[in-house]
Amino acid sequence: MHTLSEENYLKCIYRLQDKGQKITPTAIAESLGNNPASVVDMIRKLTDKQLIAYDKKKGVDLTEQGQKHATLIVRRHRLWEVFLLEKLDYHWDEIHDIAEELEHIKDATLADRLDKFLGFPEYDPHGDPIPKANGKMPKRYSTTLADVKAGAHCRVAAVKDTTSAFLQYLIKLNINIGTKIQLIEKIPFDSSLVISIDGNEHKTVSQKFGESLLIDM
Amino acid sequence: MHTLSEENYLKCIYRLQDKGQKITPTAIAESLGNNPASVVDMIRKLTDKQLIAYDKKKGVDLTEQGQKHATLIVRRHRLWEVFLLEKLDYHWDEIHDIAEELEHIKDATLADRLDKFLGFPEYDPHGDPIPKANGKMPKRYSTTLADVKAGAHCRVAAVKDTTSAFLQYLIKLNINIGTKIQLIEKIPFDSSLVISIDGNEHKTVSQKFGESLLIDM
DNA sequence: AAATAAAATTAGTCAAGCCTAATTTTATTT
DNA sequence: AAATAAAATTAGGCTTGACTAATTTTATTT
Repeated sequence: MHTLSEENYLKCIYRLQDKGQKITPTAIAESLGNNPASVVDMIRKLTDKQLIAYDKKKGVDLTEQGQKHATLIVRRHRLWEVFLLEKLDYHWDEIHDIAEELEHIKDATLADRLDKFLGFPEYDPHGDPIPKANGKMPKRYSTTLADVKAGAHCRVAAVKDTTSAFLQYLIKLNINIGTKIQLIEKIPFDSSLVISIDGNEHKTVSQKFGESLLIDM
Repeated sequence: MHTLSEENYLKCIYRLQDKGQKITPTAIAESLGNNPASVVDMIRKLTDKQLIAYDKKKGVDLTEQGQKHATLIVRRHRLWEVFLLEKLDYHWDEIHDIAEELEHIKDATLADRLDKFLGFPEYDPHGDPIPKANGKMPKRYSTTLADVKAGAHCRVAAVKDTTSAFLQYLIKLNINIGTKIQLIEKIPFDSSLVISIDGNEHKTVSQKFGESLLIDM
């Protein structure tokens, strides 16, 4: 079986895939808060275990086996998040770190039993799709609030950023998965967004904020 | 916070307390399957952290702090066992090892939330009492099936042996916590027990079996 | 009490997974 | 293309928690 650290690297690489950029040792190091030298060590280890392939030109890539493993870690993470929120009444911003630990519990049937117990949820509390037992993934949202045109009405589908700082800001703004937002205007100067949350008074948020909210139209 | 290894030592020492014997490095080593030399290292570490006190004459003893910490690990272990059995439909004999991992998840409120979610259970699926949040412990059963007189009716309250072999035997016999058993007769030759499970046909079990079942009358 | 056996301890080693510092390779500017 | 900057890599070290082997202490026999 794989160690905690190996699993964290796999998950990290899996996440970095979404960005569509070349996955470099430096990128992994930054994402994990580790030193690039340590990353190089682990790249060697994971390559030996045939979980990743590393090519200086192409960067790091998950092998089929690595991809499968990473997907299952993400599956476990997201299922536990649903559990923590729905069953144990945690708040949105508290569940990530705990799920980060729970996802590493090793048991062949645990994830599937949890899945069943939770009623086979499609999305986790952040709106991210939960991979199925076979590794298939429901479609993920890709449009962010920063992408839509002024005047557009949309619905919060997921969050791209799951840091506590962002989630607490959302709570403060009373924004949840499903909340309706209208983009009133984009400020040309710095791309700030003027929005109306659930039809309420206008508020201004940053471009960074807009890029962190995935939406449905 | 304490490491996985430290917690396992604490839990081990906690368990050894029940035997009423002096807790020696060798005893800990045997119980954990470690080398005595490693145990000596950890004893030093836990002593430095004031979780245990070690006296060559008296052996290892948990400090108040260590006792509290160990109790909370046991609490988490037993609560997770209830969860796995009741909510995820695991069998009696499958839950121990998974709970062994889950018990180390670090979050200040997790155990209490789980406790609430499970309806504040008093006993775990093996019949062991679940320590309360404050560290208090419900009374444990002490009478075994081997202790009662022929003719007596009793109820299975807990199991003293949690090995898979024993639990699977119980499953085969259709015995659970709460199952009613009547002791029909004791065979003087080898102290075998003739019993009736839930009023069904007589079956014979060994003395060892009888001593492993804790009962209520 | 001396001899022997067992337990405890010390000393030194090892792998995992991280680190820093130095070096080499690759990419970007000028 | 040369100079510079950035990224990748190597070399060597550290800590945790294990180990083995050797030694010392304690307990048990004779």
